[in-house]
Amino acid sequence: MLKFTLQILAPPNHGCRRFLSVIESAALSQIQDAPVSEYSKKINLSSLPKCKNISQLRKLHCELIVNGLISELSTANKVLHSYTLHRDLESAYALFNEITAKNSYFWSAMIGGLARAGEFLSCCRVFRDYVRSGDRPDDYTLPMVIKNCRNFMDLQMGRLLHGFVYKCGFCSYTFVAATLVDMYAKCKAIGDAGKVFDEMPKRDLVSWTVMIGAYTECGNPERGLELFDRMRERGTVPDKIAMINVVNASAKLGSMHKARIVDEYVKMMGFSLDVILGTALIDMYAKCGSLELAREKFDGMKERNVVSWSTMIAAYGYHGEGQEALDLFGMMLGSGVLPNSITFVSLLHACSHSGLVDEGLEIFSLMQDKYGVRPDVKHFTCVVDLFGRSGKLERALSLIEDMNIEKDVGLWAALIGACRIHGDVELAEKAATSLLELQPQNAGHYILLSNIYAKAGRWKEVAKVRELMNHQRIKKIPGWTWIEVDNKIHKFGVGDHTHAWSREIYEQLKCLSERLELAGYVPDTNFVLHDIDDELKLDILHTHSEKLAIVFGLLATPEGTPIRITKNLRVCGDCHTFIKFVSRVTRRVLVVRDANRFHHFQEGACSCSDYW
DNA sequence: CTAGGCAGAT
Repeated sequence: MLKFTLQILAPPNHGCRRFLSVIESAALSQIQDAPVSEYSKKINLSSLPKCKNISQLRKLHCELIVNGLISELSTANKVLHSYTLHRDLESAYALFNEITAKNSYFWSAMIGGLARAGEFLSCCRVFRDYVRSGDRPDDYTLPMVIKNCRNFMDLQMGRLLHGFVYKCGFCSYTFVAATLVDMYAKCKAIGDAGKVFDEMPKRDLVSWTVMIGAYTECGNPERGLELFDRMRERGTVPDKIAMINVVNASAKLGSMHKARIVDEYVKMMGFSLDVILGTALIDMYAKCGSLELAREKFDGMKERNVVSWSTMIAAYGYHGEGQEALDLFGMMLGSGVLPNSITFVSLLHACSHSGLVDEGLEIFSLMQDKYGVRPDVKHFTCVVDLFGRSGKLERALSLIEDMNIEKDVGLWAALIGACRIHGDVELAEKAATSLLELQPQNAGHYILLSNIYAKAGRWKEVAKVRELMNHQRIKKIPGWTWIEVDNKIHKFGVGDHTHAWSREIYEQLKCLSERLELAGYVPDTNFVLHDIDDELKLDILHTHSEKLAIVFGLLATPEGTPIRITKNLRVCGDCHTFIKFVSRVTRRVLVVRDANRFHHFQEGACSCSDYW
């Protein structure tokens, strides 16, 4: 028996040599002498995936080989599945190559295992071999390969698979289509995601859920929430995972009204607040502007993990409550939950957003010395930001020069941001060179550099940057601003005339601008790169989406209530100045959510250190 | 045996 087994294993599969010693010990064990039929009863294969350790699993595998049971495909399949669950891919491959008469279950187990293990290329290769073998992949295998593409955001491979799915007539299969929708969403191809979803003959809860998530992922949470309503109208009852997607959509939208409705709905449905749903709700309230409600959810949770703590810490951070964030970190340590890399990013960001330079540097060293978290580029970015804002530009630069991690866009952007604040043109040029090398198509970088030149009065260079942009046909992406008034979201674009109150808004804006100028506000025309005269420049400046939204807020909300607006692109310097003056002249409180950072304006002052 | 769930930088 032993000899026979060794012969089976003899073909050149590198994983097999490993088994030899184990096989020998298995062969020597008492079980080996028992008759096959009796032995097979002794092995409870359903417990296979639960095998505690890999050596136990290997031993079992060997016993199966020794007793000639491994050629049974369903048995081999279970062993293969277990190997992939234990991430022992070498053994999995060895077994996989051993079995020549593979069925679709067997192929699926290998493909699914590789996808789960994050082996993108291997997974694709095995799938290719599956197709080449002449067998037709079924509706069980396809979701796994498609998910593999999702995990690696490989849109090209994903489209290829979609074509295959189409040719095989699997598009109408709910599992296959749902995975395609999810894959397209993660690759930011919302058009394709929607097309697949629309063409589904039958939609179950998961299909609706992935489509809601798809809209959120691709920057249209409002549509995701609409879809949720449509789903319920059609009689599909959401579960907890669906609700988590809805909560996320609501967080991204930033509407407090929606946030409350969603929260009420979760309560009404009686979903228990587990760590994930609870954390999602904390995040939602924080991003909709209420630290208090976020904290209430946080305090009400029975169990908190590192994500829950990090979420709450980050929330204090982007609301400009750096000290609160640090205090909460202390509580987290006290509760015995260990911080991870993301916790420290949140903490460092909280410090730079609140101007806590020394505290931030302390966290940065504590992170490495006490918690063994290796700083990645994002941690460095926060520290560059910390140095940069406090005017320590040389230290920021030397930190960048000394780090031996690949530098990314965000890092250079932090440095150039600091240069802007402190007017360091030379260093800005250096940062911009790296920035434009990495992202030559991003209009924001050119505008940033141009602003710095303009601030220093270097008009020749301003023109050069403009020329460069024209030459490469780079256009500024228009920004949008949202404002919630009377439980409704109003959206404004640059020079927007589509709003019902447009006439009033522009009239009021004109009056207001005059009042602001009397109060000392000087419009900052520098950012306007178009080759146009000053009057037109001023015209464009006055129609910034932020300004339109703010004026609408002034007109439509009673005095005494804060005006809350949300911006999808960074608020520019001119608008920042504008908002400051508005808060002084009108004595209103303005809360601006700017790419998930909150700025409170009151009496002509901004709560945080984000602008000059 | 297959699909959907929480946090971070400019």
